[in-house]
Amino acid sequence: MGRTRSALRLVDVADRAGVSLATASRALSGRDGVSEEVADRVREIARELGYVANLHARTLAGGATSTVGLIVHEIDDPYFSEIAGGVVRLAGEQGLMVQICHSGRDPEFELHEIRSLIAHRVGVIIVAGSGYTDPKVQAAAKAELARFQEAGGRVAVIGRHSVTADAVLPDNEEGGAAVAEHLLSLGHRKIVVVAGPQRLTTIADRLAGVARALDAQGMSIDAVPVLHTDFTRNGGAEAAEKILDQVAGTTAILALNDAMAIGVLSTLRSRGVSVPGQISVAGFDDVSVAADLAPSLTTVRLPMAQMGEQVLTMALRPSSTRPRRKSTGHELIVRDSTGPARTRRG
Amino acid sequence: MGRTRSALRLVDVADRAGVSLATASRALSGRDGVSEEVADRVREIARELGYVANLHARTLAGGATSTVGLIVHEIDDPYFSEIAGGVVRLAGEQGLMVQICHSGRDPEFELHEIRSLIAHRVGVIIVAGSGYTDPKVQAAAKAELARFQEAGGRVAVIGRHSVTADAVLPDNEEGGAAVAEHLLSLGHRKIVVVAGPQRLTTIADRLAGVARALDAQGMSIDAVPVLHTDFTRNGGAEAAEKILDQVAGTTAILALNDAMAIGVLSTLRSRGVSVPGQISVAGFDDVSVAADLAPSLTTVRLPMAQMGEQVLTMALRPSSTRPRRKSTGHELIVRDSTGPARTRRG
DNA sequence: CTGAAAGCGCTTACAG
DNA sequence: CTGAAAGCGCTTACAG
Repeated sequence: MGRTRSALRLVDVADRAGVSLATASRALSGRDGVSEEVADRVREIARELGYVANLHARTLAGGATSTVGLIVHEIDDPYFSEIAGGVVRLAGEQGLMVQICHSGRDPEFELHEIRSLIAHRVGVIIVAGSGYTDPKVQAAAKAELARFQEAGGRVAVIGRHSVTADAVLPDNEEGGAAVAEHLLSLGHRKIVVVAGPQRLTTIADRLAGVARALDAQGMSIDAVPVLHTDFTRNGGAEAAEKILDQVAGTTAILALNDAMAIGVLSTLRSRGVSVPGQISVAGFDDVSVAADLAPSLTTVRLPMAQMGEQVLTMALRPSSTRPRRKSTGHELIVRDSTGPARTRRG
Repeated sequence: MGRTRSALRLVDVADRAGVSLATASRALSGRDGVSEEVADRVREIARELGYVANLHARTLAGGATSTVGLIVHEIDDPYFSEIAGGVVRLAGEQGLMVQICHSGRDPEFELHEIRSLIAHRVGVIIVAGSGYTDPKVQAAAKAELARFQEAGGRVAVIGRHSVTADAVLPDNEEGGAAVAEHLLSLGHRKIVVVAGPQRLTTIADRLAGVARALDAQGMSIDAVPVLHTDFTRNGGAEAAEKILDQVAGTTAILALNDAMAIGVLSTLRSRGVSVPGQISVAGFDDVSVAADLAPSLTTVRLPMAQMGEQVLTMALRPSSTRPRRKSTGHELIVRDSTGPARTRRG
């Protein structure tokens, strides 16, 4: 992109007001050490002229940064767009800008985006996407973020990441246990779990919760088929095809996010399987459309928009000696997509 | 936010490599005028040290800006998150960052966000939200954007806006006509239109298309109830309540976006009205979940992600004497939510 | 091919 | 309370 030709500068405003650069600067940044009268005149003139400060110059000169970097796996995934909504809304209220980048669930690319945000000298970096179970995968990113923090940058993450930073922790394990218990309590024993990539901590934690609930029933997760596909609508749709073709007797499908559950429902519908009559389906997240599906989706609610606000709020507070952690809580939302397990015969 | 303490600077790299600042700068920006050998050494050292250039300094010194501003009404609305997905993805490939802000469908706030983007010296501003039918409402924003363009900034918009700029034009009128014709061809004559705020050009254009289709049937839009509520799921749900309570004999509801259609479907379901048995429902946009609703939603497809890529592509090309305009095309997607009008008796 | 120097537009000690 | 000056970290003519 080309460069923008010189717009109005602060000197122009200062000249017009008949004051020095320094005074004009103080007046506009609301710093004291200027008489109210002069400050008002400068501000008035700045407004008249339509002056807007060059934030690059301001930041370079030592002013505070006013932009926050937000890394999501994919902004067009409702889980992330709802989180981003919370972040952007709060940022707007605080006069901050937010730079969004995709990691595309690729650690390499995520590292690249982190570097890019650092180059842009954002004051805050928020990592909203899931962490990875293998610390090695994120070692470089972790080092980069740690260095950023040492230099005074603030980092806050959503989920379990290897980097030491303030964190909003979705109730993944508890939620996984809750929804699994729900299915078990309905009498389901032939449950298939439709999961995203094994390397994500989000998946690992939700699965751990499911395992715990099964344990409590004297069942083992090892006896339950877990299909790992894309953590998306299409991943869910594919998994459901596989289940219908290969896993006889399934009475319930537990998808580890709503996107996958939507794909599952779609496949079941097109294959003529009634939900929950023949197979119950549950999801995770409670994206806003979950309530409007037919049948409406039983799921675990995570307060995404609020999580976005919380993670930014944390990042905006000065860093503490020990990183802050905040659990989101969760709520099992029982809707129409789950029902009693059908009995084998009769 | 506080400031970030000094990270590695270009001089550090230059010193380490035993070259001048100028040479180091040339080497890293890939400009020629440096021997390959020296350039390689500098790059190698920069990599080793983990150097990342300060983009504020770079931009201030006259380098090109590498960030694009994107204004959406609301990022957690699937229409916008899909557009944003296209923009962010392409930007990532091009090594650009994107700053997202909400306008919240408030022209005042939109103006504020535009000013903010300009202060950040973005090279490009993309306005993805609908324009306003009353030019006065956006006069200030228009002036601000025009000034930005005169100063060398690039502007591209989605939809009909009063500012003179490159534009991606959604096929709103044609799409409105197509979906209305579809309902008419199914025999519907008692159609109610569920629309968003009248002041948006998106609404005006879609309505104009509907009016044209009605005209062709010798019907007038004036004889068709048009309910203006929020352009959201809840707006649609409320409108549907009103229709069921107050507009007897309705056989089809045409919602002017999918979010509203989802709200309409939800209300009809909870009120026990069968779709399309008793009432047909159609939407507009084809957000990704539209195909997965039950009944799946008849709608007009707009290629949102592609629109995002196109609008950024336009913005990245040098400005032309006459603004470029590109129609999106549209496609009527007939699914299960629309069917023949029920006959009055028997 | 390489370097010394000016300049981008601000902010902030330092004097007064 | 106000101003002159240095400096933030780069890029880019201008010399050599």
